[in-house]
Amino acid sequence: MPWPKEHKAETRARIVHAAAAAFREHGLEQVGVAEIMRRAELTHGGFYGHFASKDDLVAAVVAEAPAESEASLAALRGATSPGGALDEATAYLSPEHMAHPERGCLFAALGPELARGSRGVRRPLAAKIQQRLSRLAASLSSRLSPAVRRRRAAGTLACMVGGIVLARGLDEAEASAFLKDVRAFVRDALAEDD
Amino acid sequence: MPWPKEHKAETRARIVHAAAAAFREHGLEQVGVAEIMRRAELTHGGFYGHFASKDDLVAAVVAEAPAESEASLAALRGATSPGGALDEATAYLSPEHMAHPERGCLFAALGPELARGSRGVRRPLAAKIQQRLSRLAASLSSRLSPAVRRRRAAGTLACMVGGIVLARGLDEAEASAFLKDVRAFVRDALAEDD
DNA sequence: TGTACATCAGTGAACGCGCGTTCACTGATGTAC
DNA sequence: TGTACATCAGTGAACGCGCGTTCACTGATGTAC
Repeated sequence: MPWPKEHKAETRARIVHAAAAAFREHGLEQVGVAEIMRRAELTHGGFYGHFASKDDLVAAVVAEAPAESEASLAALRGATSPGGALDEATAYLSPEHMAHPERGCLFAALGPELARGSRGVRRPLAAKIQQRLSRLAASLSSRLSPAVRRRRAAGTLACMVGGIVLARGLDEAEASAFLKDVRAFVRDALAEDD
Repeated sequence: MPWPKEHKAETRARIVHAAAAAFREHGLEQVGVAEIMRRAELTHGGFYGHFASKDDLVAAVVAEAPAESEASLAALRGATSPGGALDEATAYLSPEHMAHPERGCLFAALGPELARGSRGVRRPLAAKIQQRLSRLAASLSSRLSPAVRRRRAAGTLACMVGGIVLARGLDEAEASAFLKDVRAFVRDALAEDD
């Protein structure tokens, strides 16, 4: 092998990382292959040595970006270990997350676009959403029944994603009041009978 | 005036209607001016007699489509007068709405794309979201304080939008179980202390 | 240890296509006489 | 009442541009001798 073992995998990871940020900031269609490669400090021709198509890259972003954004949201929470569902929702529904789609949640930044995508994109998308639901459910009190935990995880994740999507559509002042209301709503919903 | 008074306004409305459906089904960037005009049974050249640009049309869609989709969701509820917030959320979080973005909620279908749009798009977007929040708050029990109503409207709308966005990213079987959970979550959250 | 070689990651020019937009034109209509 | 005209909504060919993708090539590297 004429190149260091890990070289190609590292370059690929750099492309996925650059694409994940650019897509979340500007949308899938607004960011071209050339722009992504420029951000990864490469030239556009090399792209097809790593991916079969732009769609193939989008599928890779869906499979790999959520881990990054969860780490970024955990940092915002100031935590290294997974926190409770309420802590997660509170950090997620923050003005910081609203203002920074490029390092935030993929579903809130690109959900509808990804849902309209090819099977290759939808398959990892469904898997990542289910994974997120399972983890949220697991972070709820073990005194609750599995059915209640599943229900609360579903409702909480819906509030999180919808809260950020809507906040990004509002003016800044309106948005922070709105986010505060959604945080309080989730707090109340998770507190009852607990 | 060589043409009937209402003629041009009617044609314009036909274009906005066709665009609203096509955009919600396939996304803003996936639908061209030519395709929209074809759906409105016109040729693409005539477009610029009605709109200054494609962006201008998107702004018109944001200003005018929500009224249509609210009517369509009210029909799903089987109601002519505005129902309670819980009835609205229940109809919104239905498999039918999930399966039909083209006649459903604009925010759930295009929220992130619109939020990334020009000022001309964002201005009506923020106004329509606030309008939706006000109406939801108004449909809650008058025994609740205005602050609580605002909070519950915010949380409920977040659940609605996030619920549909996420459901559209799941497989069909997973999605209907997920929507059922979100409906139950909203029911519980709106029921307490009421 | 030093050198020639094979490998393959990355380069950059070029392609074909579809898009948003423009514009000279057509023809259906209400109005003036 | 009938006809010539002015208006303007809609037509369709054409434009320039940026995109995803291809491909012949370059050159940095590990290996064989």
